[in-house]
Amino acid sequence: MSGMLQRRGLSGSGVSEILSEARAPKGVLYHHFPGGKNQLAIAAIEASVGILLESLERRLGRFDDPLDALDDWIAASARRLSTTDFDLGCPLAAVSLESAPSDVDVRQSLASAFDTLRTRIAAALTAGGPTEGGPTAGGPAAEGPSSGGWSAEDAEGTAALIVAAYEGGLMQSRVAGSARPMAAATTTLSLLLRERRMSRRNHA
Amino acid sequence: MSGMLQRRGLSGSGVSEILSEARAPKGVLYHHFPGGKNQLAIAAIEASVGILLESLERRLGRFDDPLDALDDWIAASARRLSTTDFDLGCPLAAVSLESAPSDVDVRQSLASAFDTLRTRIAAALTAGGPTEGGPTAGGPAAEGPSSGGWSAEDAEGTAALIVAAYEGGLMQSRVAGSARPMAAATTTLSLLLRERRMSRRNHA
DNA sequence: ATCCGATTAGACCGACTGGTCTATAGAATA
DNA sequence: TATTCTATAGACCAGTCGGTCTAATCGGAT
Repeated sequence: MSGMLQRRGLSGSGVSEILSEARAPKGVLYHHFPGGKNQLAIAAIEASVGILLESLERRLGRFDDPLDALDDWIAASARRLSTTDFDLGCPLAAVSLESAPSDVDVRQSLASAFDTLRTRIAAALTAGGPTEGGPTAGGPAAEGPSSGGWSAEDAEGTAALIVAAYEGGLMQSRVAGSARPMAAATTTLSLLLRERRMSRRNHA
Repeated sequence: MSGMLQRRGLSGSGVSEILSEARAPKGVLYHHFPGGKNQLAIAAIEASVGILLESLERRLGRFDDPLDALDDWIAASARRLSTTDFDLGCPLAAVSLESAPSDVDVRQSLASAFDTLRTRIAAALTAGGPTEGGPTAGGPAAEGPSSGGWSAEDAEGTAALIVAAYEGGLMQSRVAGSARPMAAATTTLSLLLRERRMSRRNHA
């Protein structure tokens, strides 16, 4: 039932439209989601972040290098955008930008969705790597790599950057009707991250 | 008249709302913009990209290093977001994500808006630098720095990444109600770009 | 078979949407 | 000052919005 909610934004696709697409009458919705549209949006957000996380997790298991996993993860979204005539972007992004500061619970849900994503990515960066590093001991004080090549604070920033590049790239490609902007942004990011890791390895 | 249009999205803020905020009656709008809401949106997009470009241009003139200019440019947007209680994001982003593929002219306008931004940034990257390089002669064939430390193709990717990080970071901070995600993403990006430039300079 | 609570179905509602229309105010020309 | 053409003003419209309400239907317990 909540599958097609992840397609586009909140105010963009009206309740009636969503319902008709789901072949469900109004009554059902307001029985299961007494909170109305906002509660529905929150459910959709949580479902979306669940799917996003699961697909990321799968790739983290499949690849040795978390950067490879992230590349593949992002590439999959880009592919999905292309194959749907540049219609299906990120459901989180769509709802995010049409949310008002007064929609406290929706924003709360979005904030924790992004936080979950960033946290998972950061964990993957600090923990993993193409060749396993030493034990993780020190706090986020030093700048040196703790295990996977990223200190805790570096990983936080990098994770935020990855999510931002993902969302921002998707957005540019969506309106451009071309995969190019997103590909340019994300491959450049991937390259930068790999270059840095290599240079850190050589120096430290 | 178009000043307040740049605030938020298209469907998010209705025509009547916009008009009442502008203290203008319906007639005025449909006299000046016979195309209705979409034409208004396009005008707002063009005005927005104009403002964005101008503020970037100002900073490119003020700073020697384009990376410094970009940092300051992005920081200004982050400040604007914070000082408006996380209400004012990027007008381009808001309209972008609620645009359907069928809104051809709106998307066209958005696409060229982002393209203009990316092109200007790429130009700044290839042309400028903290210490002026040699003359710009070679095509985008070689990978080596042409003048500012970026080849043409590198600059394209980097520009797309910068715009993506800007938009994606702004989005995350907006819903989080905190400047932190955007700051983390953009400072990490800035660091990465500076590191790479340095290492390129040392190697080449 | 009968009942009963939970779920489904969709008609219905007021509010508001984007957009059109006529009437008026204002500036420019004569 | 009279005239004309443009820009302003806002009433008005059909359509749609998100949301509520009652009638029908379903499955399980008796």
